[in-house]
Amino acid sequence: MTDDEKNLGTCPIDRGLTLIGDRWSMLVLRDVQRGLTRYDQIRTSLGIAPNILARRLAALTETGLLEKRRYSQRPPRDDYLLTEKGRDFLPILAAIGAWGGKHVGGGALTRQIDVETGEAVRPVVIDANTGAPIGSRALRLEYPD
Amino acid sequence: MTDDEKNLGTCPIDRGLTLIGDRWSMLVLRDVQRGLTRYDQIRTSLGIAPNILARRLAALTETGLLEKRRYSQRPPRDDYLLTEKGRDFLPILAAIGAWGGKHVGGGALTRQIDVETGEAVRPVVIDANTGAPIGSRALRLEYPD
DNA sequence: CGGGTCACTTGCAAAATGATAGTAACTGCA
DNA sequence: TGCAGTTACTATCATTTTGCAAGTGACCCG
Repeated sequence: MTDDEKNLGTCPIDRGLTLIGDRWSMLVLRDVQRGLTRYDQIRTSLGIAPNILARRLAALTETGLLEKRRYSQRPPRDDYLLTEKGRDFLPILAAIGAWGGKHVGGGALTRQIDVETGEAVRPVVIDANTGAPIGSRALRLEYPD
Repeated sequence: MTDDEKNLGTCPIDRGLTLIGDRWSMLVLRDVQRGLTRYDQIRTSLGIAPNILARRLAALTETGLLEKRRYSQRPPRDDYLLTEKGRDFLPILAAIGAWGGKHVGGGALTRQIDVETGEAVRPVVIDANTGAPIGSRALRLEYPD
C-alpha cells in the first residue's frame, strides 16, 4: 500500500475535504471569486491573522486551487487566481450558501444575481444522469474491489 | 448592532460554514447517512478520538443537524439521526464527493448508485431558476441595504 | 530622507485536537 | 454472586493549530 492510497482512502468526500475541509480555505476561495485577489484585500475582508492567511494561500497554491500571478515586477508582487480546480469548487460554495441562507439565522443576505435574468440564483444539486435533485431518489453505496 | 448580526454577517456561505465548516462534522454527517447512527460505529469508521467525536456530536445536535433518539431504555442509549436541516446538507456532501473524485488522487472510489437506474450519480449544482450549471452564467453580487 | 504601501515573517499565548486511560450503566453467562 | 463484555462516553495531558501583535524587506513618492 502506497502512501497515497493509505492517506486518501476510497471515499471521494474524504478526499475532497482533505484538500479544502476548513473554513478559511473556503472563505478565501469565495473572496477570490469576488475579485479580491490580493493578500491585503483578502486579509481585511476576512479579518484573518496574517500568518494564517499566508499559510492558507500557500496551501491552496500548493494543492492547485489557486495560482500566483506576478502583477508587479518591482516591487515583486503576486495576486492569486483560481485554477480550473478552484473554479470547479465554486458551485459547492454556492450550494453551501443556499443551505446557510435557508437554515442559519435570519435577516438580510448577500445574494448572487444572474446578470441576464436579474434573479437571485437558487443553487440545487441534481444528478446529471436523471436531472432529479440529489436526495429525491434512493441511493446505494458501491465500494471498489 | 445585535449579537446575531455581528456574529453572522450577511454572507450565507459564511453562515453555513459557521455551523459545519470543519472536516469531522461533515464526515460524521456522511456516516450517519450511510446508516452508522451510533457513537461506536462512527468512532471506528472515522478513527476519531472519542472526546473529539463526543464534542462534534454534541455540537451537531445543538445546532440541529442531528437529533438523539433513545433506542434502549436500559441501559440508556441514544443513536443519532439526521434532522431535515441535516438531510438538506447531504447533497452538498455529494457535490464535494464529485469534486474530490474528479480532482483529488486516482484509483478506485466509493460511489453512490441510483437504485432505480443502477448508474453512479453525477452531482452537479444548477440554478433552479434557469436549469443552467452554476458557473456557466455571469453572476453579480447584491449586498443588502 | 521620511513616510506610506504591500506582503509577508517571527515570537509567543491561547485554543483546539488527539492519544490514552478510566468510568458508568448495564447484559449475559457461569 | 461474580466477572467478562458492550456501549457511550469523560478526564487528563501532550501535541498541534490558531491567533495576536510587532517587526521586516522591498519598494514608491514627495
